[in-house]
Amino acid sequence: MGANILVVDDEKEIADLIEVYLQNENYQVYKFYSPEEALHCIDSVKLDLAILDVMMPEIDGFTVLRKVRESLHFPVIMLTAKDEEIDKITGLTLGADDYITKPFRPLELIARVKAQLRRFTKYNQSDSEQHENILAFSGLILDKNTRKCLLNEKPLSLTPTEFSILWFLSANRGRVISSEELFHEVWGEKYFNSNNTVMVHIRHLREKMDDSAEHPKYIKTVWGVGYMIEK
Amino acid sequence: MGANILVVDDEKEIADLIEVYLQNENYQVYKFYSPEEALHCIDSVKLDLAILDVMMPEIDGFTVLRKVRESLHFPVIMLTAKDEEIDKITGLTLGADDYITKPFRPLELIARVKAQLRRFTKYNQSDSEQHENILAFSGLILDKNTRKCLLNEKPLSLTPTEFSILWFLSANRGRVISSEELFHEVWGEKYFNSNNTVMVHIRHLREKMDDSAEHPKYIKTVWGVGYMIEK
DNA sequence: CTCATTTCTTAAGGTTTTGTTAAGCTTTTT
DNA sequence: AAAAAGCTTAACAAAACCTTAAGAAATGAG
Repeated sequence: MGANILVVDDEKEIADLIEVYLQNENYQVYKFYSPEEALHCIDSVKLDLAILDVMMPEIDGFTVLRKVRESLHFPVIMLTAKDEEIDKITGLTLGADDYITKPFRPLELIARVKAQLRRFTKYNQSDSEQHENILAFSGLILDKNTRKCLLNEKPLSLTPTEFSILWFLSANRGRVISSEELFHEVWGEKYFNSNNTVMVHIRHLREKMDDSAEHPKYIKTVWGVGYMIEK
Repeated sequence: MGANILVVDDEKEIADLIEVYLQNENYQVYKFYSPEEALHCIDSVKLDLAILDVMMPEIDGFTVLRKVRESLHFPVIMLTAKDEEIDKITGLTLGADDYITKPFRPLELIARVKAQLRRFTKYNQSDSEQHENILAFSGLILDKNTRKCLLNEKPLSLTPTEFSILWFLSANRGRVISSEELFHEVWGEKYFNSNNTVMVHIRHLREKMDDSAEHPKYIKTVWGVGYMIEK
């Protein structure tokens, strides 16, 4: 089952955001808005990884890190503001296994989390975990490990962005995904309405998949809402 | 109760000689005069040890060794002619647990066999652990203990960094590894995007492995994601 | 310790691949 | 019919990657 992950950040929106993304990956999240609360949790739950914000009032993430290091040993990822001075960052993140500067792309954080867990457990991905990286339906096979795509036994050569889009639509098929959500997922940035980038990528995908907007076999347009792959 | 031992040598007299001595010690001997036949045996019998001649027509003992290392983990003793060049020997015997030069005294071979079996059964755990330090696939053999590398029976002289990179890619083959993850793994530091050092090492590796970016036999570039060795 | 050798990193220039923009077009909705 | 949303296309911009070489750093021998 999913690993236990501690998340501590006084910026509630960020902590919540991280929680959502981690839960989406089936991790068990222990979220706290203050280090004090977090310190209790460390003792009572068997954690597998921690994500800590560096700067927090009173006790900072660094204190939590130290506490963690005094007793238990599991990977720690630190979050730092982008405008911190470089040497300060290197100091603060000393002893952490990795760090990410805010603002960050949620998917990047997830990738780092997985990398750390992989490194820590040292063993290869379990079968169930490996299978989470493979989607197959309606003649389409997507492999997140190799980032390969097969359509009716024939390989489709997708660009990184195309793969990300198709993966997300596939993983959420049966649900309409707005361009905005898609953009947010793949690019991790704010969506600008003047931007028809998503549309162009969808177009390219359809072309490669021998799909069409008029009679979609895979990616269906839902007017005024977004795109969907039927379940 | 005797262990199952595979013997492969195209010099029949020698194979027969070995067989006699081993049977005299109550070992169950599976003797073959050609590697082809032997390859079948490997799959169908649970072997405890193998004695392989290095030089054999068509498929050589090395191919058998590779096959063995790809799947099962048990001690392998290689036989080499005395007049082989020294560096060739060290290269050829890489990945083997022991080697003996011909001509040899039968009792010495028996002694070695016993030593290997003792080591393997007595320190089963540590031994299988030791074999976790050997990777073999597609003509490539990597030994983390000696940090030596063999490509199609020929030794590759890799620098420490190169070996680390190749090892990590090999240990995770079938999965795309980003430059970032690679850097983190090998250097253990934060990755800076302005840094193309990973790329240069990949380039050197490819050159030594007679591999190319355009038509990769081993290290494949996955655009926008990273590098991968196919499984 | 010094010198020679090996190994690593950096930087620059070039190539290929991928992403974005914008404009004109079509379909759907009001 | 007009407006809004979506489609298509192609040119341009940007990102990612490759190659090479030279200097820096580390290593090892004497």
